[in-house]
Amino acid sequence: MSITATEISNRIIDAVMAQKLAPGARLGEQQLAMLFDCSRTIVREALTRLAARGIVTVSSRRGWYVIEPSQEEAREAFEARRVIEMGLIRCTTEVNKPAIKQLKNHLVREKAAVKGTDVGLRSFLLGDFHVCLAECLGNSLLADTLRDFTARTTLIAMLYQSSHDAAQSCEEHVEIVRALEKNDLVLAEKLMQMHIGSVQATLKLQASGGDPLAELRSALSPMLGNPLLNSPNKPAKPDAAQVLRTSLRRKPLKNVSEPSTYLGALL
Amino acid sequence: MSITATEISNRIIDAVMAQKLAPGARLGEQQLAMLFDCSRTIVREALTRLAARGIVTVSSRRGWYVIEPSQEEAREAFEARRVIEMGLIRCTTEVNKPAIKQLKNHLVREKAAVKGTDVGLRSFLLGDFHVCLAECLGNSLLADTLRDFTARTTLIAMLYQSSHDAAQSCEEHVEIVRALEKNDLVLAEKLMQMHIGSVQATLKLQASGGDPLAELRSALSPMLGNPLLNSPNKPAKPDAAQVLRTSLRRKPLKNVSEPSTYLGALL
DNA sequence: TGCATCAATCTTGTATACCAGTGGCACGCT
DNA sequence: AGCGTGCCACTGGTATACAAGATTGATGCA
Repeated sequence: MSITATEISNRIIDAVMAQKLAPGARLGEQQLAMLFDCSRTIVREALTRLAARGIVTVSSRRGWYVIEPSQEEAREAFEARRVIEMGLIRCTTEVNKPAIKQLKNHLVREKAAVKGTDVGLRSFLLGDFHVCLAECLGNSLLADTLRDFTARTTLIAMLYQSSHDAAQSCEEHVEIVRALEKNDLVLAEKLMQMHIGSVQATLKLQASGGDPLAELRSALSPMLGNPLLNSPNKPAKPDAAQVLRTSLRRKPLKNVSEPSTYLGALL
Repeated sequence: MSITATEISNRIIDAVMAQKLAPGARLGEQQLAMLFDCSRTIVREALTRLAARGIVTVSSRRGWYVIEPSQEEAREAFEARRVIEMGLIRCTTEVNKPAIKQLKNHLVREKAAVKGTDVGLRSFLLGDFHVCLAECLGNSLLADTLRDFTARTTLIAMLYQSSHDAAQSCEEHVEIVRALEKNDLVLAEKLMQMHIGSVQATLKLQASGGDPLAELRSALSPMLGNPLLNSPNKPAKPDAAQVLRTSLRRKPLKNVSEPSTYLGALL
């Protein structure tokens, strides 16, 4: 039995949630086909599906890329998550025992990941908590939607260099589950709002006041040297995500025997 | 310029929202390819995208079909809409003038359609109101999501023979917009909840009490004759949607010159 | 008559061949 | 050296050929 398009798209989504695929990462049909040892047809189907879910885009005859959400799209994504997750809690009357158990089970894994060294797993679980919550509240349709939106906000966090701390996030999850267990839904909703808000708040968004070059200007300002021209919120040095992104974006060298190396994130 | 996969999927979504494609309707690749005068590749891409959006499913080597949501899926879809639409209103602080104007503009078209004879257009506009609302409240991401969910509930309404009245629905929309215009968001949210609830309430769901044959039993009970075996909520006669569905499901005759006739709903 | 088996046909699944746009690189001109 | 131009390699876009499962209807046997 060969690999299916579903598996490929799941892998890609998971890689995004694990921050192993950064915004703008290139997903060449041929490369993926070689990586998964199948024809371009299958890869294409997977990518098409992901495009419909808003995770990747295709630039005509140039390639498939992981989305790079604009500031406006970032706002909408966070608002969407807030609407859904808060609304879901609000529309809940009570959380049954098995659901609480499953959530707690998830938290155990989360805590372990936060202590551990696998940054990818940590990021994945922190995002998956929200999907898990929707499932536990009995709506798999919203859970699926939330998976896409969470992947989206993960990308946004990478793109806008969120500095939100994993341990803090995990702790907030714990408190939300605690509130749900006590059936204090009002508190749970409030905590969820604060949780999503605190992630959103750490984004380094620049208010481009009518200057269409603002983004470019700050991005291209010199890293060292003349402090007069420096943007006040430039990173002192490229962080891990930045390094990852550039490495993923690098154009493959010609005549290499293993071009799939560049997609190692998917394995 | 030939037709694109996007166009085809939009046509199909629109046809669903216009109740021109019933749940279970067959969407043969070959038929669609002939209808739109393109290759199966394009059709396949469109259907793949729609499958990712949860509007159609593919049964391996049998064909593509418009989804037939289960009762559980119906519940989830309505809950999802309630969560999103109410949450969206709740997260709104004020509705700006152009938005109100656009909503009112929509209502004008809705009223005209309710008075008119084009049942398809009427159904489409009644559903599109909710998409329009999300757009006007400034979240196109949720608007897109809502489009899929609304198409879903339209299918559910067809499948479970909703008897909700178009005129009443339209009137409820008017009141919601009125509340938004007065900036009475609490009222608007309440009205929205009642509106979605009233549509959901008219569904003819049968509580299958552990009997897996319940659905078949009631569906296959004799239409006329022995009243002892009749289901109490069977329709006196097949309604329009029912007729449409069976006609769409009918297997194409062999050697007909125009098989695309069966997909006339898309034109 | 009833049932099992088989063949024809229809439909999707997959791979591949070929087409066409894009971008980069090198060459040659000024 | 700087700049413009044209060629070439690479990438996705599309159509098509062929494979293989599913269904249906026919056929022959008990």
